[in-house]
Amino acid sequence: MNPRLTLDALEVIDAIDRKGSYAAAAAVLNRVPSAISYTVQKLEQDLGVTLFQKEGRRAVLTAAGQHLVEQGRHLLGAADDLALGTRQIATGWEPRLRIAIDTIVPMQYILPLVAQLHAEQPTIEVRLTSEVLAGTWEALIENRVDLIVGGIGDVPGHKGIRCEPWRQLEHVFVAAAQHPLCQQPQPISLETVQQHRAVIVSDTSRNVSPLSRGLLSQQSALYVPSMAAKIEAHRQGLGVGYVPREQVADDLARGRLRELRLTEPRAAEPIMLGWKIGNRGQALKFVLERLRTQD
Amino acid sequence: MNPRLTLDALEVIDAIDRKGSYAAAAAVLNRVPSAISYTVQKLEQDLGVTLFQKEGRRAVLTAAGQHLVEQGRHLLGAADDLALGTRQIATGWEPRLRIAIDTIVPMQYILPLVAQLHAEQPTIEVRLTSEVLAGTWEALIENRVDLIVGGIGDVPGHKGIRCEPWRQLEHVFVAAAQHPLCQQPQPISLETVQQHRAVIVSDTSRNVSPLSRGLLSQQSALYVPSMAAKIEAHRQGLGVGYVPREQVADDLARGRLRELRLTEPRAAEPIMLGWKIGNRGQALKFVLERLRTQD
DNA sequence: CGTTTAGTTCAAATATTTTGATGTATGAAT
DNA sequence: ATTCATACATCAAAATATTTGAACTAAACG
Repeated sequence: MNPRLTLDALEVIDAIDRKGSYAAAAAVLNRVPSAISYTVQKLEQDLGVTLFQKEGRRAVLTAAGQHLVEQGRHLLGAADDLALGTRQIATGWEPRLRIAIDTIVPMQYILPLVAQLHAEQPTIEVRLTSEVLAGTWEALIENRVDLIVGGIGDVPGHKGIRCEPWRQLEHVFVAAAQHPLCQQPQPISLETVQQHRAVIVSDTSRNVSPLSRGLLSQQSALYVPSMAAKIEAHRQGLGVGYVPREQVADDLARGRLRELRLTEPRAAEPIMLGWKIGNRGQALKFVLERLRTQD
Repeated sequence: MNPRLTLDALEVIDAIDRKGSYAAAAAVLNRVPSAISYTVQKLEQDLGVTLFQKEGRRAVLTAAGQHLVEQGRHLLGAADDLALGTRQIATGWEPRLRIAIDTIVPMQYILPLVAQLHAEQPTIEVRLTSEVLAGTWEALIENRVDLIVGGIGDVPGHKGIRCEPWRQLEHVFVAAAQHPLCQQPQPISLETVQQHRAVIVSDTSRNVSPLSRGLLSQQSALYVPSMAAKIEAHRQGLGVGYVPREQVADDLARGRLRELRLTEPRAAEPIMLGWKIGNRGQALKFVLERLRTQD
């Protein structure tokens, strides 16, 4: 076999770079360190290029090595996509479905559908991730997911995305039972609300313009990373704000949180399903059909 | 090692598709047919996809297999480019220099420079190809070559190409000694020339608009594939036309071809060197410097 | 019907990769 | 300064992967 680049060697170099050492790369690749050393030396010999230099007892990438690992990641990604696309053509069923779910959507809407999908096609890999606000759209635009559930707000200006309204999600405005806002006569004016700290879930988007919900002009805010964290912050009286009714039903029933009526309550708005138009996968179709028809 | 796509397997599938059979692929890859069979079966197992089906005694690609081979070619090309780019970064000397030479330029202008380049960097692979007229520019635009020598006519509208005049190449108008045009008093008018067949070298471009030289309006023509073929056609009295003086010096000296003076001779024009601006290769620089300064 | 060709199977041979033991060198802790 | 831990290199042995060559079945051709 003529000496050349191999994808396996690229994967080894990639692991060394990510993990910082041959030993750590060996661990994640389930090999012994001398297998890593052998693979690097063989690739250096085949290419006729030095990829690593010793600095003390550690190996550090040369400029050529850095180029190889950076561009090699694209090659590895393309190879994975090629394998994936080939399997998709062969079966009609894509071997992987990645779903981003906005944190306002309870997982129990999704998990039963995943179970049904696995009953139908046991080998499909399903990957669920949580995103917040614009983070869902961004994940779709950047091809990190195949489907988003719970997209909110206007679709970013991007062709090739299909979206449709899925559900109206009801929110309630809450505060802890011992929060001073609970002593106010209801309905409570926005001026009064504005004097108390809001609890806001940080948007997970990195490139799409961040969205936010629930923050009034000039109002102080506490930012938290997730809906679970937000609810907990409310329980502890750290602030006020809107949360999905379903997710605090138990807290409301027990009196831990109080639902407050405002003079200008926020209107319910639909949350969306979104996916790429070009995606013809059977698994996507399967899940979409069931999302549309479920109670 | 986890099962996955390998570049070697893609190369095998590619060879089967190009050559039409396992046996033929085996021949070009210097392997025995059962090694090909083994590689295909292993890839099918690793991907979990059928790539070939039997039709009679031949194997034919499935739809998934066709997708794999077509997209796989891109991957193989990208892997070669990655290896090349890595070597270039490591040495500054690109490992390969591809030069397209218009057929009006004698090879002896180029070959001594190649010898000097190989003296300086023995491992560099030099690839010389002949193109005609717009074919040289097209080869450069399409990244099939790194340097063109003998580009003629206006540079096609393309950014990123650097060109500079190299030489004035003198042409002479010739006919075979026994051609009837040689009986005419000189200088010969264009009307008289027009009554005789021209010999034209076909342009090698496929996408750039074809150029042509030497054909008068309403004049009949014989098209030939190369300058050598054109000169031979002239020797055999099949037509008249311009040829580079250097390439027919011997024919003129021996009286086999006659130089004819016209009332409106074609002006000498510069022939060009051309290359991509972004090309920073040391080998390209080496050759360009010597082309500029040679006699 | 005989011959040629394509691909498959399989045991043996060859090549490649991995492991495990041992080594050198470097950095951290005492 | 010494000891210990860690990183990578070396190398023989073992394991795995790939290739070869012989023999086979099946299909196409003359």
